[in-house]
Amino acid sequence: MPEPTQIQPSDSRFPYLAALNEAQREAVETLDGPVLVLAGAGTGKTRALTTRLGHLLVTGRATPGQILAVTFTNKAAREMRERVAALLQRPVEGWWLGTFHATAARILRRHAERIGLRSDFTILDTDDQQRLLKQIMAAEGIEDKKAPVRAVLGVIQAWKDKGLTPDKVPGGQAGGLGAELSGRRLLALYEAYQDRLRTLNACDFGDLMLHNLTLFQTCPDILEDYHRRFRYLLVDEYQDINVGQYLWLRLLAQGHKNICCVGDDDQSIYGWRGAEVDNILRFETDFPGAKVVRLERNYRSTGSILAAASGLIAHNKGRLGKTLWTEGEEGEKVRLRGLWDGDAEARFVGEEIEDRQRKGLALSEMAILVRTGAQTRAFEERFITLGLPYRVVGGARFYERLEVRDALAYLKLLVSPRHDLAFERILNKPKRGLGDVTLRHLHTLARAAGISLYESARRMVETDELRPAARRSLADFLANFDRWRGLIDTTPHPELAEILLDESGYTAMWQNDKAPDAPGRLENLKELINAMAEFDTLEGFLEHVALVMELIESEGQDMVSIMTLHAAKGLEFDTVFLPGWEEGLFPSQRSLDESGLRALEEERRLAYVGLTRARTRAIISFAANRLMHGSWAPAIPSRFIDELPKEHIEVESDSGLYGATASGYGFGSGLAESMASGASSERWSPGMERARQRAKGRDSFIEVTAQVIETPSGDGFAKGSRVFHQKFGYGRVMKLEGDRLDIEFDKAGRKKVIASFVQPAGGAG
DNA sequence: TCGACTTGGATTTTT
DNA sequence: TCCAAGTCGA
Repeated sequence: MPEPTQIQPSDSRFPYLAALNEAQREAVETLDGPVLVLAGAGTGKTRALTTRLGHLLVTGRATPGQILAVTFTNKAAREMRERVAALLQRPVEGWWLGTFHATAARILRRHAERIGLRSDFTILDTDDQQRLLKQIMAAEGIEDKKAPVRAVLGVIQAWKDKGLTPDKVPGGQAGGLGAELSGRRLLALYEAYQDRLRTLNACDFGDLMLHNLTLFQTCPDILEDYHRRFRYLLVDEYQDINVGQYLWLRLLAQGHKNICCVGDDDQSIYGWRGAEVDNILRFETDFPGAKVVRLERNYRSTGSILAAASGLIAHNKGRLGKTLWTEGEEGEKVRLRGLWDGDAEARFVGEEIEDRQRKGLALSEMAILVRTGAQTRAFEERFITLGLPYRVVGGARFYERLEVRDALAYLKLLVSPRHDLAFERILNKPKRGLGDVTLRHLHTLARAAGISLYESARRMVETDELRPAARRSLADFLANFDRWRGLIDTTPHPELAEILLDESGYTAMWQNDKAPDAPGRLENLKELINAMAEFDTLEGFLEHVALVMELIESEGQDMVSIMTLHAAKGLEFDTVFLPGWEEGLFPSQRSLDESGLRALEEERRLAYVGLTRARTRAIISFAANRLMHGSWAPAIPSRFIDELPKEHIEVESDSGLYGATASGYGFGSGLAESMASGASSERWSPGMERARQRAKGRDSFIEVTAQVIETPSGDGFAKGSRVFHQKFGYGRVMKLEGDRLDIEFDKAGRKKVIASFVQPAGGAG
């Protein structure tokens, strides 16, 4: 359905258009009104997007200042900036290109006073949030055991993601957290938390969007100003936006209505973080007259990989639907390999990688994509043995490391003495004899006088309320900060940071630490100081850290990448390994328990994302036994394996581990058959026997899976063993009464249940 | 206030 | 199993 184009490809003013296919050109040239670009994996989304931006500028439709482009990651923003500059062969200045959060923060700083903040508000990270909420909950007398801080914060965050300020949380939505914490109580905590943030002149990530919404809703003049300003809106990864972000965009788009959203409903994998696929599914109703452009021609993967991925994702309902195609080669079939256990899997992947490497493929062209972070370990250990260079992408991020956070707290307190959370963090780091008791005194005074902890410390040293030793130590602490503050204007900030860490004794603390990771921590501190040099001011650096939280990694050596499927979105590799395709692990049982079918579809999308990362080769594997939480559990191949179109899959037999059966791949039964035939009988386990019995005579392991969930009899449970129940959660078996179990549940209390309704927690063994 | 010990918990995490 | 956070005694 090619639309008449406005400009001929040969038009010499727009040479870049010639590089686009029909659909991409449509995405670029449909400038007026709402546009949804459905961009399948590997269909040249970024190219279309950046060309569109360039085109807006070249045609003179907009000046840079009239364009607002939002992304989710800094990386995406950076890439867009660079690629537009490359297209136009000059850097673009003065446009609004950034992440949702950075853009929201920028807007908020300009109008902070309109919603009761000062423009120098600080942005709290997760750690700060938790500590703050913990204090509030402690003050409310809520025990951490009954309602973990993390869970409460989760509820609050979910409200914020939906764009709900405390006054807007509908009664029905305030569901309680277990029996311990009623919805009303939770809401009160939310209110208290927001109050406290305001007193601290601070925002958490959710607030950046939330306050923007409030701002636009309560100050029409400001909203109108942005309507005038932004003629063209562009949104990347639209499938991942949450309700708050959606409302924010809608308010902004009311102006010129030129909003272009790019996304792929099949790659929506952040539902658990508040992203709503519905936003993309509803686009045409939300924005009447919207034009939908589908990018379906794939430039990345072979025909086989594409077919496998498409066949899999076709099992999802609730899709907008796309048919990816390629003019490229059919290529090798997607390989599927069953192995005995996780170690065998790691060995197999290691061998495959070495083999590829010998054939001349760079290590950086290979990746292992796992479902959970814990899965990386087996591969790491194997690669260390092999001497194979690897990098774990994601992991603990630089700015989240404890020593880095401590150092940052010093800097934050230097810049903003009212930053109570920073104050608390470093008051006794290194140990200065200023512990809980002192801190409690300071808190009392601060609350009574309505001042910051820093200010209350200043007053406290003038009194004799504290023990002389503590008083002296606190006075030193303050004197140090006064001195350092005097250096701000005269000392380059990296140097200042160094002085701070040395003179406070923080560096010495790690130097004297005999722990094996201490030297690494000192390295990190050095790296932090180096990173500061790239910023003009200390404040600029701290803002960067709050919002960006990343350190641009130097490329360096040729290495294999190991990362989670989530972290792999947007990347591509020649060869991709997809290990751990087992029921319970992938799809994750926990997700399924929590969100049922919705989660299953999201897990399936995750599998789709994984497969479509591969250009020429994808290798799926699963193990028959998996070590989980320290005990061996028999595993059954993922249902996703059964959903792959067989004609594009090459099944590899591993020492007779499984055999073909009437339908499906029959791994469930086949696997068990081989166990029974004694191929590996010395490694037989009771768990396997149970799996075997259930699997016997079944053609498809999907049925097998269903059986596993309802463990048939109570004889598998011992007194004291940990179990899981669909409704009551985790618990411990206290007593055996025939086929009934007396279980003390962690959350739900003591109950008698029929054994077939519970399953062993963390695997049988 | 601080170290040794126990205990329980353990997805995914763009900002 | 393995790690972090909480508990307890000095």
